[in-house]
Amino acid sequence: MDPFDDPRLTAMGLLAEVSTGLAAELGKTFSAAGLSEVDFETLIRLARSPRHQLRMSDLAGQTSLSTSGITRVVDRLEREGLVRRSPCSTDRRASYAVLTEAGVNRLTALIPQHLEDIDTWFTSLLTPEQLATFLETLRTIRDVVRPCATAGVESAEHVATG
Amino acid sequence: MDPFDDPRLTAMGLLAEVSTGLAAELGKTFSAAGLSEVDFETLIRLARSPRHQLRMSDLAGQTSLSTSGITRVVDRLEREGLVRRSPCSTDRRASYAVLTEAGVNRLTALIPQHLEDIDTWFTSLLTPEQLATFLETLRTIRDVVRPCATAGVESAEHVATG
DNA sequence: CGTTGATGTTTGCGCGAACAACTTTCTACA
DNA sequence: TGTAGAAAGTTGTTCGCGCAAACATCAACG
Repeated sequence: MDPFDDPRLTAMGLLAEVSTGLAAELGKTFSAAGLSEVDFETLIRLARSPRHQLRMSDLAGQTSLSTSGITRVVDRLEREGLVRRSPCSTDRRASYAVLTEAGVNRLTALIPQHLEDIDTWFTSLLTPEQLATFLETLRTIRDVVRPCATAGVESAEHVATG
Repeated sequence: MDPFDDPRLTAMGLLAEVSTGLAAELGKTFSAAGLSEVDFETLIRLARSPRHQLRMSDLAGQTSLSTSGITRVVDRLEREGLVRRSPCSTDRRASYAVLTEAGVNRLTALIPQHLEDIDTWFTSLLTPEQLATFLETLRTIRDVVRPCATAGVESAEHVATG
């Protein structure tokens, strides 16, 4: 009679609520450090990449932002001195975004509080077994909805495949 | 040495990737039906509420949108005839957003594909036990990060508490 | 009954992101 | 080698959203 209370809708709504609610809590620490969520996402992706650098389009692939969005984010971060652009030696169309010393420092200052936030609002709520199971499930879904989430990671080591 | 590969960062990143990746897939069906994700979220919240209606501010509370955002979403949906505003008889400041017949129809037409999408990208990837465990974990987190997610649900039945 | 503060909703403004068009450079193929 | 098409990145435009202010109404208190 009422098709609007299907358990699949509830499940999906729950996932969305958790994700946005968690992001809202964690975002407080970002803005206290003068960063938006997108800024942090960009910086941390760079920090976790080899040589602290990533091509603009790979950055776009990893962060669900469009390439024009990445252009502007990197513009902002470059203006603040947290990132710099570096030309790619083998492809003159491409640029790398590279984390600067200041960018590393900003992240380093931010991360302890961020990790504490993750504990408070997420990991400490679960037993280690619960957490492990949860992450395993997330990986299962991730591998299907995000087959290319590692763009630029392995290809950075096989330059010819770019 | 490198504090940027903490497992908590990975865990949080995984959750964010799954949520945004899933939203991106499901969003294709929404836009095929001429709706944005926010539109759908708004309509489905109304559909799942008693009498298919909700006060503007309760709608804002349920959807991580600001009240001004809700004003504009309802403006758009009202222009399309999917929702109408209805004054509250007991408080002349308040308005209800009410799903119209056309709104119900639009949702009803959309939902079969949406449910299939959720199956394809989410629930069918897991065993029933995995899914149940996953949802249980999500609820645990939700109860902490979103203590007021049910705004307007129970209060709609005790009008005096509004 | 009038005043003060709180609450619900809407509007002015500015920012941030997507889309599409454009420039430059690369790759493939003849 | 020269040309066609693809790919990387940037820019113009538009639109959605949050913030703060404004407006209307309510509740409490004298």
